[in-house]
Amino acid sequence: MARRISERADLLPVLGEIFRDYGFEAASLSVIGERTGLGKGSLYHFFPGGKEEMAKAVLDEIGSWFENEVFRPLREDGDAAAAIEAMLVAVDGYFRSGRRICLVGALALADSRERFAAQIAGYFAAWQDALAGALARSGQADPDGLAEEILALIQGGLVLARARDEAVIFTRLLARLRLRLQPAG
Amino acid sequence: MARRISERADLLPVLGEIFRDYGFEAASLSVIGERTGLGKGSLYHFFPGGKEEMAKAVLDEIGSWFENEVFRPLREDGDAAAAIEAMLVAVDGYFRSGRRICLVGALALADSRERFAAQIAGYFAAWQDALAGALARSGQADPDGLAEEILALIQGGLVLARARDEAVIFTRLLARLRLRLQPAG
DNA sequence: TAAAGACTGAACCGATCGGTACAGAATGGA
DNA sequence: TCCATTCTGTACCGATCGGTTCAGTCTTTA
Repeated sequence: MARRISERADLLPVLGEIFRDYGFEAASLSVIGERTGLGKGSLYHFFPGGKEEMAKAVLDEIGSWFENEVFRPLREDGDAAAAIEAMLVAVDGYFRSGRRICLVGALALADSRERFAAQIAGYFAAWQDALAGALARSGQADPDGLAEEILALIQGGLVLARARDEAVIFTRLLARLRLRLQPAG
Repeated sequence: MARRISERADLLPVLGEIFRDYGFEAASLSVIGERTGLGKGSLYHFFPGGKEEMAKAVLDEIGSWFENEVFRPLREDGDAAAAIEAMLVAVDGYFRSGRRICLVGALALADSRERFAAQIAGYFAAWQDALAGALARSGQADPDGLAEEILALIQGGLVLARARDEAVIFTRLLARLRLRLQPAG
């Protein structure tokens, strides 16, 4: 054996930002090489499946992060309202208060969506299920509908913030959401 | 002179669907040629600026459609609540009840966003302004915040519907929105 | 009907695409 | 120390990219 035990894992955050910046199609191997500092040889050593394997690995990592930091806490017993507030904090942090887009949502709108359809659908389904459970425990009426609405607000907020180049739009939407959740939470 | 007076205008809807399906980068001139039935020579005759001019023309057409069918009715005096309801009907129709994505929103998330930044930002700003005015006239509190929220719901609903391949998500979100607007409208 | 201008198809351009091949450098275990 | 293995840089592949060029066809107007 030689060299690193897990340099591949270290690449995933960089790859994620590249796909966020360029999208899947426009993220060329040359720009990936530049920003990772790796030649094609190294990239294909770590990801024999090429760009598609890179994107899938990134989506897996994102899914794991949300599972650990967002979904599972929502599912745990305990103060449901506090768990939902923790979710909002985590989401605000992850999306850099509106300055960072959701790669999963962006891929869902792109033509490459079919390649990653299962991962994309699974991400949102898991999120909505976990959130609906917490909303139900916190006494909200129509938890499924409300969870769907909250996810749409978050995704739409990221679109609007990026479209108008005003990150504060995302923060404002989260603030309004907190107010709506307050009375019943 | 010869030939058509406005074949170029007839191309715009087709080009719009192509950009929806593929995104800007992945919409190659060859696929544009296939689906329009035109060779590169014809395409560059109508759009000397190439793909970028095509996309800008499509965005202009979308902007005009929304201006006439959505924004202006919202601004007109009269029954504000009815105008808002008319907007929801128009939006549901335009986006095919969730089966069609918003090209403006999709471009906002893509790497080509800077090329169309002005048109993208202008589209959402005009929409939000017109909607906030109608909401104010209908007696809603915080019309600006609510308008922002409604736009986010629409955009996020399109993302979710596409991501989970369930158009009904979009319809459900619009239905919930109608309920929320009812009491004060 | 003839000239003018709108329109078209095909060949072509250099650049870049994703991906492959492989020799050799770097590294750790024996 | 030496070998097995991991890792890397470079050169290269065919295909396709967006864009250009232009001879020639079509249609309208005069």
